[in-house]
Amino acid sequence: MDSPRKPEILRHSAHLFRTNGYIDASMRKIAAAVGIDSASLYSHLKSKGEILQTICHWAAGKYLSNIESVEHSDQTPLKKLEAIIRMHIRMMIEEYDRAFVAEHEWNHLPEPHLSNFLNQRRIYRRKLADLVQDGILKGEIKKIDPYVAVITFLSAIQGIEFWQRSQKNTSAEELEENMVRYLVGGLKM
Amino acid sequence: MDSPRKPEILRHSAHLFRTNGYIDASMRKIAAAVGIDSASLYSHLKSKGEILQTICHWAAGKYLSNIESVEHSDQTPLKKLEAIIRMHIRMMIEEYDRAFVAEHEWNHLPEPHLSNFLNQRRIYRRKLADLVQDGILKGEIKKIDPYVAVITFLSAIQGIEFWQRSQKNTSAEELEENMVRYLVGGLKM
DNA sequence: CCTACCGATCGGTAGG
DNA sequence: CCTACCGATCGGTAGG
Repeated sequence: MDSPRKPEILRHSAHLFRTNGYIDASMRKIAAAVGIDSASLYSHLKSKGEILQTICHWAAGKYLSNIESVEHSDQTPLKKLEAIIRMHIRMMIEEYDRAFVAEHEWNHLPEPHLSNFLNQRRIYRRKLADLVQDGILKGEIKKIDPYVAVITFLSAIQGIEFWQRSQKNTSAEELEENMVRYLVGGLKM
Repeated sequence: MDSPRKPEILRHSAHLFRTNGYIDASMRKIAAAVGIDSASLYSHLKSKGEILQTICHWAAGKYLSNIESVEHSDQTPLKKLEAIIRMHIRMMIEEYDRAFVAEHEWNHLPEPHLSNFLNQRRIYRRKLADLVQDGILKGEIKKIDPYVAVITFLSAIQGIEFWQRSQKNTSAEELEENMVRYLVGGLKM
């Protein structure tokens, strides 16, 4: 199931999944964007679900590999969290289509990919909550429920969707700095 | 287009729109949940889009009437924002189905409802940004881009979705207090 | 509120 | 990579 045109198909798919939603982005629309007939898509991939799986798996892998590279560094917990928050912000800026789809359309994943994805996500959030807890114990982070803190900043970052849709009076750099000031500042003692 | 069973139909619709998504929540599924045949739905309403419109319009009206009641009180800007943030948190806790649908499925609204909804939302966010700006000028809120601050806390509150899906080890009250501590605390000087 | 049905569109396949 | 097509499902309507 490899093909030189697969990356191109995935790119168009991610864009259509984000703008139309997974269900409204029909294989016929994807094929039209690529410039071939819908039946021809199936010589490059085996199903629509496989496209979604590829996108979600790619994003989840990015997040997991990033946290692993940060987790065992010698930074303080809050600095680690800041690095991770910045990485998520940049994903929403630079890999908008795929980051958005992995966040909003994963529920259409066919099994067993759905269960795998949710498991990975649960583990990932647990690691983040442990970092928050660690920061609280070290007196670096204010007393706050770690899980609530994690879902709060992860969801907050999804708000970049509205910056993407806007006329972007704020630059990407300003956006990142302002959001970090809010989300990291809000964790500090 | 009034009917004694309409509230019941709207309740089931909101629930299915949230869990299945607007498109996957077919009129046949809604009818089955209500306990009638799908054709019979059309004696209570004229289209699927009308259901979505009713839900989105209800939520937008709640938010707008709430901000208007807070806007001209004599509280400080930060206190006003805290009241609004708490109202949004409670909507996600107590009116989860409808709040979620208005936030995630509005893009399927038929025109002219789509344009109306987006206009109302733009005005609402502008009012919130003005409150943030006011707080900055009064030295009560840290220097931060007001629009970025608004999309950050509004999106953060959507993270309550994950609390709703969880086993809820945290009570609704604790959730609200922790989220307020993070989101209001992160705005303070 | 139901039976019966419409045209449109879907994901996917056969066969070349 | 295309032509031609499949069964399933969709939102909605006619007529009672």
